[in-house]
Amino acid sequence: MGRGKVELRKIENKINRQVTFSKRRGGLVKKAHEISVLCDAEVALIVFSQKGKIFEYSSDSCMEQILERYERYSYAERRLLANNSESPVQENWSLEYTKLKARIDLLQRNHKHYMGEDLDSMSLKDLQNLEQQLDSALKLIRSRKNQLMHESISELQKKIKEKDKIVEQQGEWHQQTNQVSTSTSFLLQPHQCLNMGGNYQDEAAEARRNYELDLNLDSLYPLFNMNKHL
Amino acid sequence: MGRGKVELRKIENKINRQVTFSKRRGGLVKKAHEISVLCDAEVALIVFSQKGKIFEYSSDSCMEQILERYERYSYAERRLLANNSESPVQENWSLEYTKLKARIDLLQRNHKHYMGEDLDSMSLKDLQNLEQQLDSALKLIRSRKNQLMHESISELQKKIKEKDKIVEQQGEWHQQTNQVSTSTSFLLQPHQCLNMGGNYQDEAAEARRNYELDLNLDSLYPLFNMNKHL
DNA sequence: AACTATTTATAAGA
DNA sequence: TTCTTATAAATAGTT
Repeated sequence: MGRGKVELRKIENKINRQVTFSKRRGGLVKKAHEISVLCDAEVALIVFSQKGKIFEYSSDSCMEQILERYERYSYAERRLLANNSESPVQENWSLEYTKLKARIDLLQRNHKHYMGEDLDSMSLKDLQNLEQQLDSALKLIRSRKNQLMHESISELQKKIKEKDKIVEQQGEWHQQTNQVSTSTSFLLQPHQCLNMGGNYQDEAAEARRNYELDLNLDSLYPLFNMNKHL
Repeated sequence: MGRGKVELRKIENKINRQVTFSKRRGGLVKKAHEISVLCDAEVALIVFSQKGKIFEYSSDSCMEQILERYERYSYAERRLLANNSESPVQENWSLEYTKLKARIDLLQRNHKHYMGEDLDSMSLKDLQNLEQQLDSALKLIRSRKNQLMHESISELQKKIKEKDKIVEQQGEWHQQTNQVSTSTSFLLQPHQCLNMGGNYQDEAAEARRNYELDLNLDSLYPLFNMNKHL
């Protein structure tokens, strides 16, 4: 790709080689990145220049993770090669290490399912279990969220009432020359908009209730931002 | 480079992605080889496909050598942190071991949140993010579940129709001495009870719809158990 | 560091 | 998968 076709052998001119190295290194990294994004692949690229300078690229997960994953793949054969040379202590370490690796793999695979990814490998029964688990987790999370919001609202209302009091006092000082409206009545009382959870007989009704509850709470968000300025 | 310009983001079409992966992988390895020869560089390239298949390239010296060289460079700084009490070999293992342990801890803590546990440590914002994540995961899971069920139902209906045909033939042989009811009309048609997903304007409506959809599907479960006995 | 004539890679289609 | 081909992208040599 360029003004002339280039033979596949070491570029003898030193300057030229350095320039080509720099250009092609950039191109290589770019292509490595592209394939990782386009094809959702994990890529690790390590380049040592002739002078020993190191360059590296790794997609999303860090280089170490990819290399570890690589090691796991080539682990079997390397263990065969290094069979008797290792001490018992090292073997134990290596065993523990492998076990931990396996555990991480499991956790990661599991987590993907909790993100709704990699579902193709799951059976109908697995999917149902997962759905139920997520559904109840979601209820807990919403309940906790609502609790936090409830606390925030109460806090807010307390502050506003304090303000009311101060303004009232000022009003008295000014002998009612100005009428200042600082009522808090426009705020919903917590028990009016928040449901702190409970056991419903009708699951569908609960689902709707939860959902509508969230819409109500979302509409209250401006109140929380106000909090910072009070 | 090709018939059309391509955006730098994951190719959604699976077949397309696989083809592109295969092509670009070849190109990447070729370029890695070229730079290694032209510029006398040492190159290591590791690629994991989305499905976890591994591909590697390494110039002249073998992969292990290059990775060792890499480790020497990147571990230099970490070695400074390690104390001198342990033997160098064990030090590495112990370091790796500790790192893995930390990673497992992180994954487990994270997973607890996805189970709706340990929510006290989370902020309102964290909770909202988590809620949103779980909500969309749940949608994906339900969509996949519905797809599987849809396939199962179709399969079932096909089988039942076959049975009908056989029984009909038997009825002819017996010259209508017995009236056997084997109609499949009590079964819902897939399109009557399953919604395969889509974009709704009204999120609340979608939530209710999803929920009621599930109730409908749950009532069809006995049909799937029948499947084994047919 | 730019520029650009060419070569090379590859997306889409068969 | 593999081949073809139009087009995008990379880059060799030049300024």
